[in-house]
Amino acid sequence: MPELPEVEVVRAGLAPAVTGATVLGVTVFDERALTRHPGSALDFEAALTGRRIRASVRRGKFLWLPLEPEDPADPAEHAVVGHLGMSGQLLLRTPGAAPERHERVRLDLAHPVHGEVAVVFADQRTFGSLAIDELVPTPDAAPGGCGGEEASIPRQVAHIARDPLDPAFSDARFRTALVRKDSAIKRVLLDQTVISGVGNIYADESLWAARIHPETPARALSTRAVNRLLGEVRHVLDKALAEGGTSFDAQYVNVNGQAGYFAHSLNAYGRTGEPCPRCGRPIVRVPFTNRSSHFCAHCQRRRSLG
DNA sequence: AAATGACCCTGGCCGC
DNA sequence: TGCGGCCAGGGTCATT
Repeated sequence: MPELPEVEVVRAGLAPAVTGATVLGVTVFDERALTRHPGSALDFEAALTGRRIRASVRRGKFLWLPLEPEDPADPAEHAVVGHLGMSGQLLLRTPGAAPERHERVRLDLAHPVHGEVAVVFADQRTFGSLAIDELVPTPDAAPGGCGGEEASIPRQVAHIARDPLDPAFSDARFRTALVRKDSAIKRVLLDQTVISGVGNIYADESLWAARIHPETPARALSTRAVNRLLGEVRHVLDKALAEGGTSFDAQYVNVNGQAGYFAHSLNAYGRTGEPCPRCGRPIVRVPFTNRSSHFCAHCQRRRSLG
């Protein structure tokens, strides 16, 4: 569910509450939320309790909270890594607040200025997860993601490409990668090792805006078309972020439980049978990798190689 | 070696 | 009202 704009709303919402805060206690209600954590739930609780959080950082759809070193002599640094999967939420609640529906993990924090707060990880479908992972240097020495200055990234996120809103994202490298891909452009947009942060909603929206058929072979796109697509990807992500993200139901909400408004601005995604805002012909829905693509078959002409 | 598909899980909605 | 089938914002892993 949550794609870059939704995760960024959550990251930015967490930042003032968790930066500089100390973990007073950790409660794991469901170990399935820790599938990406290398140790046990007990280990997770023990490793986190008493630690101080330095920041709230995001790359693509992953976010992490770097921790102050426990032992200044130990060079290894760690972070709490979070991924919301399809239905994960990170909520800020008052201490002792009643359990949320589908609450999986709770962190009780003490902030030097704002006092105590509970960070609740709730997740209906349990595809999301929290973990403690080691931070490793970024190969390009640029900051690991949005919200942090450090040139480091959790080991389990290192294979994720930079996202298109990251100043260190390379348009040229993206174009080079496309030429070498023997896949449809939509598949490549969803490949987080090529470009991160784009999911099914914003892939469909970007392709609609750029008038590109989702099944166009990636290497059939001209440099000009790729540039146009990247521009539309950035535009739709920026616009969605400004509107607080896309909420279809109660699943995606910000840290205060509020929905975003971008669902009203969708042109293609989820609008099967409704008129294309550009030409009036119906938006079609086509099965795609256990999901769906939504597009205008008139505005987004299928092209082939050559 | 890269590119697909199955799978993890819960719940809402639709048609019968 | 009940129940089966289908669908949903994602990532990983096995298989070709």
